[in-house]
Amino acid sequence: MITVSTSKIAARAYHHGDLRSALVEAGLEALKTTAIADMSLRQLARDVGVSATAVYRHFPDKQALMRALAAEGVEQLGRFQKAEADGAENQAEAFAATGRAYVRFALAHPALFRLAFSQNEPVGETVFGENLAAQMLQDKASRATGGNPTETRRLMIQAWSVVHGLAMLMLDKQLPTDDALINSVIDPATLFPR
Amino acid sequence: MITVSTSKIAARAYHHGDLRSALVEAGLEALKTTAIADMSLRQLARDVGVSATAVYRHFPDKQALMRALAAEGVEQLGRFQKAEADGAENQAEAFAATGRAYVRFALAHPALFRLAFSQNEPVGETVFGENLAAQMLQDKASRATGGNPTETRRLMIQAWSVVHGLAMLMLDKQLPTDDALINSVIDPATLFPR
DNA sequence: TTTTGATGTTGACACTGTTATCATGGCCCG
DNA sequence: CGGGCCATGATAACAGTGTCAACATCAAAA
Repeated sequence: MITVSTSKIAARAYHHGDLRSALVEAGLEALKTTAIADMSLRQLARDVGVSATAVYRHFPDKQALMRALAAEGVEQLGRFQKAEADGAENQAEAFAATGRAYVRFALAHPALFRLAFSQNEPVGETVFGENLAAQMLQDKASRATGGNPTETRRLMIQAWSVVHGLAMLMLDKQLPTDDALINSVIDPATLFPR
Repeated sequence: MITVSTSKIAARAYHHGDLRSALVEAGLEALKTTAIADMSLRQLARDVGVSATAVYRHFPDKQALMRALAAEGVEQLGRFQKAEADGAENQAEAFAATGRAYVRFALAHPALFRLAFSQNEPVGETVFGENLAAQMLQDKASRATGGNPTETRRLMIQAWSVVHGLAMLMLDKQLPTDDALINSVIDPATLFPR
């Protein structure tokens, strides 16, 4: 009989080793095919091969588990945005890339994206991540408004709103999920003329 | 004993008269204080004073009832937008008023607003209702782009996205529900300069 | 008056989240 | 090395949900 070596990181014993991570992983997997409202704690436990109530040793309730998944979604979104922005030529193009990445991520991971914003936890920092977009916008706003910080804030919120609204309307089938449409709507030249 | 006269419109007999309307009414009332995920078919039936399964004589399933409520929400949103736009001076101000009404309605009726867009039924016609905003935008777009219909479409989608995104981000507590913020973001002078 | 069809009720089923209670077994301490 | 502690698991149960099948009622058509 093989006794799995317990290096404290990733092991599979009777006590399952690391159930918490397993649940999060299974949750992310489930979110690929399951709507946020149809997510079942018991089903997740079954997927992992564990009793339903075992979940409560790692999360006080279902909402806490969902919050953990949401946090994971926020991180993934941020990473994807950064990666997309890195392959851009100038700063303006990098900003647009960040916005397009936002929408594309939403379309690629609908339930996860929705969940990320359903937990009432501010995620703005991740969205504007690493003051990448922030600096870019501040640049544009400064040139346009003479460095007015209030105007800068307004421009950032407008940009976030456009991108978030577009993503949501596409997810809710109010707009066709057309890649060309994304590119045309998220275009710094037309979005922030001047 | 009083026998309620059955004028075929609005009556209260043993068979309740008009259960369907009563359910919709109760549903709208419930949505004022209940999150969309916590809406219970059985509870609604209880509120109306009827058995749970009686609902199935008027709606094939819960989703159908929710869709009816969503339709009601879309109508209310449209009426509110129209009313707000009617009290505007010029056409540009009317368009901005429509957008502000959109966000304010969302903040005033969070669950109903969310529900309206959760049923995957296109509501764009209502949003742009009576080609009021459409004509206004077409006007602005025509002057800016030389009457290019593609550009007109893009501008409309951008406007809808800003407004929808702002509403959603506020509902999800990603942005403060600040009335001044609404007014500053939804400002034709800054949103569509030129 | 009889019959019929729309509308409502009862009972049941499978499923959910959650709690109280009990079982297991790896690690720390004497 | 042995024993106990306690983090982590399992079982049983409860209230609540959406939904279906079968039965009841009542107004209007035949």
